Amino acid sequence: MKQSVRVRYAPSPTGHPHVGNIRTALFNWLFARRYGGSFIVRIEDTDVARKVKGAVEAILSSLRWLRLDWDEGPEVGGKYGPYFQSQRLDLYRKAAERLISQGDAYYCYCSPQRLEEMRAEQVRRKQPPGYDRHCRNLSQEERAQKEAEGVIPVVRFQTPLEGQVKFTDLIWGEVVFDHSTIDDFVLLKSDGYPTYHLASVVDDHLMEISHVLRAEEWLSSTPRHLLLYQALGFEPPQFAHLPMLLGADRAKLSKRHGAVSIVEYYEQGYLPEAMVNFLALLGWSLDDKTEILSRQELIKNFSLERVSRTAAIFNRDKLAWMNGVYIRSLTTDEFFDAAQPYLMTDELAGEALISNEKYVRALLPLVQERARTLAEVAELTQFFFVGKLDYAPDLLIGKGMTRESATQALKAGQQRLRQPEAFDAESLEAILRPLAVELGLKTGQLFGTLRVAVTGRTAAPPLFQTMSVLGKERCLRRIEASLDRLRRLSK
RNA sequence: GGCGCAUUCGUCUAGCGGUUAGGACACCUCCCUCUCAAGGAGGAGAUCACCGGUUCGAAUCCGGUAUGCGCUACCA
Repeated sequence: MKQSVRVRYAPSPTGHPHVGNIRTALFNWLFARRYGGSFIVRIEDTDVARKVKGAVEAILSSLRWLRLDWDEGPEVGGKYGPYFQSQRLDLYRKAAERLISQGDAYYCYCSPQRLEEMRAEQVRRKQPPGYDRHCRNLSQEERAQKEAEGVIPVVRFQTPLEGQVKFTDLIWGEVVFDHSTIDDFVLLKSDGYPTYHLASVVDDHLMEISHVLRAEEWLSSTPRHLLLYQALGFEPPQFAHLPMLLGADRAKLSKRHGAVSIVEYYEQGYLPEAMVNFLALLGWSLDDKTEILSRQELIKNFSLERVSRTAAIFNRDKLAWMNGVYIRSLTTDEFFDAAQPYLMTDELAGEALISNEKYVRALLPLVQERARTLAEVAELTQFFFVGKLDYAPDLLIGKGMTRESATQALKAGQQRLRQPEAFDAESLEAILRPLAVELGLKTGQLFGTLRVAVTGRTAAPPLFQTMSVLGKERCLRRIEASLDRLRRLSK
């Protein structure tokens, strides 16, 4: 590496950052951390029309959530600032002017309508679309004429007509483009804002970016950028184009694929570490078997050589599985801390959290290995919080049982549970297991009936632990209620 | 239409001239077991897009075809 590593994540604040975007940020961050370089965030707010309020904050908070800390950029500053392109307009304008005076760029007065018609005609005649260089050789008089008419021009790059541009992408290898396939693209828009092409080249140079890691969709634009570097006399950075992220239908990831905004993953209760791990594996791999990698391991092992060239489909199932792995790896305290904000959004769970945190802390471990997301914890634990259970009475009658045997089992259980002082899981098991034998029931039948009586569900955490957490009072009350239900069922 | 790139189980991927083509998710079976999870053991699933070459030998190298994706904006 010729110099120190400086990479940037340069999002455009046009909405919530989606997972593909964040994956790009992650790879940049990993690359910077791996080589002890700097990770820079630069906001590319050059499209006034598409700018969305709150987008910058959404981007930054997503980075914070995933703990992708930046060394320079919004909030933290840095000596290459400002880090908002809208505050650097002068720089781009000067660069554009320099290109014009050098003869590498020119003013174009074509109206949007003319351009549109031109394109329609090109498409109709099945010709490659592109600017027809109408204004490339305007005379002094013609220009003055347009200016007098009050037409505000754009600045276009004067692409060499012949030759080719060649470069080596760190991921794709050598790539070649003929100049003839590149039209005279716009550098400066009529509103005075630069296009991405100009702005990113100027800024990457000024900010001394060493490597540009960006999505593959930019690969075809790279020749234009190289042409600009050359015309401006800047040394270009190294390029590495990351494979795209696709939806299940193999189309470019977009809104209609659902849950593409990284914010939604936070809301659904994915752990940042799981998200980082999963995203890192989209287009990168360590070897033929390692799937679970900590942040430190990711940093230690990340390399561009192991980035793949094929687009990847975002596989939600696998993310959910991985999130479960990370949830299970949490300590009980960590799990409580992580789940708390999600429980607070649930009415009953939230109340319990406030009035009886100890109870919540006791019940949470029972669902920790059953939850795949934090958001589903409230649902999994709901029966711990409700006053009155609601379920179909016939659930109480297990396989091979009758209403009578269920009633008998419930009554006997009620009987026994009144006795003990100790209501811990072990004591409960010591009491209830023999009871099944006495009643001539399989443990599955007795426990199943009790489970429904006490939780209202057929699928729940282990019975004795659950009962122990619920407490004697609540258990007896619920069993009583279940007997009521069975009685009503008979009528 | 032009240019560029890609193509290994449904999905994420390993592989970089010699492998029974490996792993993971999802799916199925069995075990564990009070249910659900988790865990364990298995199974099914890929003629490596296709066609030709090079080679003793090709998923790996070369050419063509097909398909897909990206770019082709005063969007990034």
